[in-house]
Amino acid sequence: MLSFTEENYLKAIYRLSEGGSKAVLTNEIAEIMSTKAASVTDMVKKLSVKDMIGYEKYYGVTITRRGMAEALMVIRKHRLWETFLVEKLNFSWDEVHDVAEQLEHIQSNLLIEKLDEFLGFPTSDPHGHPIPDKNGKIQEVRQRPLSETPLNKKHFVRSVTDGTPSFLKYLSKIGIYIGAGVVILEKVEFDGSLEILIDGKKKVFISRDGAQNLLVTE
Amino acid sequence: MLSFTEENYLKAIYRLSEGGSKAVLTNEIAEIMSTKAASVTDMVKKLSVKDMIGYEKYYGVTITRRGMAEALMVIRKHRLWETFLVEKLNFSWDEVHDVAEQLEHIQSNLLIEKLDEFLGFPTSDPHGHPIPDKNGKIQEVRQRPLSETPLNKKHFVRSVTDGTPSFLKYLSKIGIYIGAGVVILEKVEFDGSLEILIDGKKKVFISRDGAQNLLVTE
DNA sequence: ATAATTTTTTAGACACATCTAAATTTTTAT
DNA sequence: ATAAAAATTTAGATGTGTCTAAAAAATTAT
Repeated sequence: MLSFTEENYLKAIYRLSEGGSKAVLTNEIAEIMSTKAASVTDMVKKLSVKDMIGYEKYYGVTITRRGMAEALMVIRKHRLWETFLVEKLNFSWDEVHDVAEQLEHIQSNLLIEKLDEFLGFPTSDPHGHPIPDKNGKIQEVRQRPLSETPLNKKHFVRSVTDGTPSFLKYLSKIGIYIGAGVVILEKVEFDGSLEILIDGKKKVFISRDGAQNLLVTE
Repeated sequence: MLSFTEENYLKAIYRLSEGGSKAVLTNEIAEIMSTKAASVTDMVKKLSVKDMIGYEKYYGVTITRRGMAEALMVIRKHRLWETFLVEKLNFSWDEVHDVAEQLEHIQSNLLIEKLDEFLGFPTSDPHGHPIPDKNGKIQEVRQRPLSETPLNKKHFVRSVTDGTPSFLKYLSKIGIYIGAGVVILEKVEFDGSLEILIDGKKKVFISRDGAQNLLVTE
């Protein structure tokens, strides 16, 4: 069984492994774990012994099948708890992260299966991120940045790439939420910002950076 | 802020302090924490520095006002989570303890207040234990002699009317302690003695006099 | 290709929570 | 009152996760 800390490292390594097929570097892990490279080295040795990752000195880290399964379970728990917090306890979606970060480490299969059932077996969390099922399977949806969609074509906000509270607050302030229907009305040449229509009602401007971090589906 | 382990010690010390006004002994703590006396000594020194308990070498431990407030918050969280698990997730009463034992350490005031509201501000948990409110106030439950409780209804040992060493020794010998869960299984016509079940495990007989001096709550 | 820079690892330390074994203090029994 | 027993504390060790400083390896720039 993995410790609280080991689970967090594994989750970070999983995230860094996504997309890129290259090995994950010590410094990258240190960065997103807010710790020092020396500490990362110590930890990856441990995770390597436990067969959660492959580790080669001075080269980097690759996640194993077992490690990936573990990471997916932690992510499943995190996203189910976020869903619970927002849908049942009326948290706003920028308040949930820190709490879910703790709840994801509660050890009980029974708990998580019953929670899943209580929530009606959701497939995505309040941020639009997919929730792995109990076998670790993720239902993939084709998401792309709002900035890459054509004008006047309606899309639905599914998730964000940058989940920082400040970005979430910004979205909330301009009236964007997961599930919102958005249409690009006009691209501003000058700074790349977009004028968009939310739910056919509200016209707002979103910066180029904002539109790049907002993932939508058709 | 207290660590996971410190909170557990404090909770144990609070439980042992209830009823008796005497200091809590190192060995008593070691017993219910399933650890060694030496470890307890180390921990009580730490809790003493943090002003959670008073500690005097070779004498014992008394809980401070601050310590009591902390312990009550942990108990509040534990009982709210147990209520959630049973009422919302359909756990059975004997499945909840280990999970609640973990959930009680989640740090978030917002979470616990919202959970409280979600559950409709319950005043007692599924086992009938009172839930402290957000100020740590417990709605007092009536204590009565075990002899006056109905058959097959679980009660908890709170205190004794006759505190003589011989009575306490007798209780200790048959396996009764403050906090124990007791159920009357049968009343013996002949001499008024009772067959009781302690903590769902141990069946013993207690005399009529004994049952009259043992105060319990629901 | 060699020097400078960056990244990564090792070495040694610390705080936490635990343990065993030995020493000390308190309690109990004769 | 003194010896034996029990309870408690201290001393010293272990495992986890962290850190800083220094050494080693890899990358880059000249």
